[in-house]
Amino acid sequence: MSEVRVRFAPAPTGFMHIGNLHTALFNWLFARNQGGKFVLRIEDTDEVRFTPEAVNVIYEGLRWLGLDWDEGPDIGGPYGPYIQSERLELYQSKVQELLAAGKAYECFCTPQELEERRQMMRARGLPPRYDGRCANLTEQERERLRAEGRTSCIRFRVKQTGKTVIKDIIQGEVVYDNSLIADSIIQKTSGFPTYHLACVIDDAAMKITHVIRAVEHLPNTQLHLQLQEALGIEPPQYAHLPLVLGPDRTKLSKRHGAVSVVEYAKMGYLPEAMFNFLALLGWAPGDEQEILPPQEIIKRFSLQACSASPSVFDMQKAEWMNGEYIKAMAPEELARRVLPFLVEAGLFEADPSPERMAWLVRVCELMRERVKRLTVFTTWARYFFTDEYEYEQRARQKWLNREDTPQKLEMLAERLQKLQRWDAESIEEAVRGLAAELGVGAGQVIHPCRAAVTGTTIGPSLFHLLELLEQSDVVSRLRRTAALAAGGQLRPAQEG
RNA sequence: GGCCCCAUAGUCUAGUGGUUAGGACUCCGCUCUUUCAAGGCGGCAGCACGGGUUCGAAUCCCGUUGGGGCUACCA
Repeated sequence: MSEVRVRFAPAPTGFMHIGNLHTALFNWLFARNQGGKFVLRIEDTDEVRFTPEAVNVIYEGLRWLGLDWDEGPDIGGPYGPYIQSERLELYQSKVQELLAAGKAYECFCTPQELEERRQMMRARGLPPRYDGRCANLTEQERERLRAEGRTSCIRFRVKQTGKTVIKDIIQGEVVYDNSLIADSIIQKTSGFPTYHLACVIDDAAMKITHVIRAVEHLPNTQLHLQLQEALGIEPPQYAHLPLVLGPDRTKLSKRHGAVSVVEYAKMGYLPEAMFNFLALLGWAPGDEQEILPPQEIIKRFSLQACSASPSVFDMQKAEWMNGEYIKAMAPEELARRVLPFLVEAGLFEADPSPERMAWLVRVCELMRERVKRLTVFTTWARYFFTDEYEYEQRARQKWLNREDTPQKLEMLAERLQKLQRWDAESIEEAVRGLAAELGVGAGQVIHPCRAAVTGTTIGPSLFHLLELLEQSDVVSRLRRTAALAAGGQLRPAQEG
């Protein structure tokens, strides 16, 4: 049994969404499960769309998720180059073979003409297929067209009789009627191959054993199988993955608002959570476990267990899973992940001292069980890092707008200022002491205090939170808030 | 329009002829707590529809409906 070789073959469009990454992940999982090779190939045969930075977008996306490739443009390999625009001679030589064998022919129709004819066929209720106009031109006719200054592309002469059967690991047996396809362009006027040709040639040249790609390519497989036959290529095994759909249940795409992979990183998603989440889209481990380490996923993965039905990417569940990973993460590690977000927001120094880092670890330890995304540290929990925070509506409504609040805050400030020891225990004692003295429940002091010092009504244990802030800072926040409240500046904003 | 794929709650899924149809997210209660967007407990909600096959169908077959994909000198 030969070694399993799969490939991820994206077009460098400068955009990589969850669906693309999902396909890459499943290829990678299969390769790792089988102890095979995962090849990265760049399909830049669309010169019009190509952008050089786009290849980096692909690298970044794969690396972010933790998918390493065994062969690729940057690291080479035995079957390179791995960028299609650098393999033009190969494709062209194969086209020559097909031409010589009469399996392909020159087509002189212009894109405009083709479009017009398609329109006409559509108008007449006919399927808009190529009509074969140039299929049987004589050499004289071709000469005449060239003399007119016409340029040509190359079409593959498709077999229009019989049926093509695709044996797909995921989709099962799919049968297409050959009479339904028309001669397809395999080489553009520019000399570039089309996707179909390049893909078929490269998969063979790179010894790809399993083509795992999105189901949108399933109909193309009919052509690919014919191309392989004409080229004398043994077809690989096919596995067409169901599409990952957007919330509107249509194919993810840039224009309908699909989010690029890097955006998820910016939104505070952990790659390991996304890895786990994406693996569970169209594949299930079989038992009821959902949080699985990568090794476990690799071990259990199989194409046979992949579903053929499409799935909707559910952000809420992704967020939940992200939270699970954050909760399970060591505080030190969490601190390392959070740091770039804080630096970016100007809330922390880029090169913190060990003491500062240790402090950040404590913040993470306190926060991690209620954090779903890393960005909360720069939003809900920014009070740890700066005095500049907003007083939220709820905090104003419930506590800051009350008559007795300024006085309470002042009293608390005074007590806290006098504390000899600044730790959670002492703080708690002072807070509860004040409540007892005022003859109110502890909550009547705790809540206004939280509202004043953090601007919110929610968060971790107040005493442990205060402990992590500077004593003088807490005191000044209390006084500042007391003054603002007394001045009537913390009234709730008007609704609507 | 034609061809193909898909169909278990709002979402992700388990299930391969006999189950009280299981789990997860969301949502809703209750509970703990100084708060919840944290924890614990509980609940709502599903086999798209119609025909077959069978002693028996979520499961097999056909049709309908719905959704999606392809139908490019894009991939």
